[in-house]
Amino acid sequence: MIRGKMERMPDSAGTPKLAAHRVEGIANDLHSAAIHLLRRVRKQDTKTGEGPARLSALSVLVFAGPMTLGELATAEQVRPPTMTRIVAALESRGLAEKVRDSEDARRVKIHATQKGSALLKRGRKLRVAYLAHQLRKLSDSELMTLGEGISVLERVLGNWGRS
Amino acid sequence: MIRGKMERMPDSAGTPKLAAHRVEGIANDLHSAAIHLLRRVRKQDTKTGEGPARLSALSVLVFAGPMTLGELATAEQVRPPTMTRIVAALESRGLAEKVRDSEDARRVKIHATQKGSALLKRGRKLRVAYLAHQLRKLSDSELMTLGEGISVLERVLGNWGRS
DNA sequence: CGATATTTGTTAGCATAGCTAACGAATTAT
DNA sequence: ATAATTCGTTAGCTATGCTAACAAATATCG
Repeated sequence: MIRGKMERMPDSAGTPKLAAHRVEGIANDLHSAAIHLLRRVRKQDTKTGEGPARLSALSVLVFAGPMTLGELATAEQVRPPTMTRIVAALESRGLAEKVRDSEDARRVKIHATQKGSALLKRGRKLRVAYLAHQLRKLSDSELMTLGEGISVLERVLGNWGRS
Repeated sequence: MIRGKMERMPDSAGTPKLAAHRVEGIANDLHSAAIHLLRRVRKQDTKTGEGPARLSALSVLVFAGPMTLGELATAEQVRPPTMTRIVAALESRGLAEKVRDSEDARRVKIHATQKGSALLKRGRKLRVAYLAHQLRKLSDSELMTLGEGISVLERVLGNWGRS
């Protein structure tokens, strides 16, 4: 959806602000685009032989490093019993390992194994390569525009929930 | 991730093209941002009382109009037996209806009911409002940049798989 | 026309992934 | 020391994905 010129509403301090309905429109388009994008790249995951929950948990372990089961559950927005089962499945496949914490015997630290890390990176590469293939149809200037938009989005994600 | 100036590699026809590794980098960042964005807005869905597969199928019915079970399964990238069950659940809750096709008695056309349409739109509003709330922290120029990036992304999605 | 093939959706049965409730073990607080 | 809290697991439910096998309707072909 291509939008027209900026529409501004001055506030009491004189700082121009885009009209609220435009922000909602951008939010709606962004939401819709993200859904359709992921729906498409996700299909590549079947080639890894692992389900989405396992791949997602593994990616946290690989990119953020070892952590306890509870931390991993929080990171994945999942309840502890769910993560217990996901970790058990990863362990049975040799993709992750549980290590007891010597400080606190209740805690269990989860590590990705070499095999797990390799599998995750292979899967990630499939998704990204597929997406990159589609992006190569864009002109240089379109790619620059897209890249700048992503930079803004990364700032939004970094400040999510603050203030 | 903020990228520097354009990096170009002339091809044999003289058309400048961004280096391949930059395209991969943009694809990677876009992929990652989309994952984190949806993971966050998704939490709003619990307020609707329906699961993700039902909400997703319902959104196709609401925004694309009535269609057969097979078409809906294809749109949702799901096998027919899975969609049979999702539609049965939507029907039992009064969110969708099955109508037999008078032309071809094998076909079953699925319609969203008023109640289904209302529920879907309520849920969608929750997601988008939550996202819009985060976007309001951006400056006008950042919002413009983001909007332009989304327009490019929508073009990519529109041409997906072509050529 | 009638036998066969294809298409459409369902049923059955399995695996994965989410939840809450209830619990056991370890640690911390009183 | 006892009580409260924390961390993870077990049990058991629901939801969502799949393949295989099937029934019914339609299409095709001899």
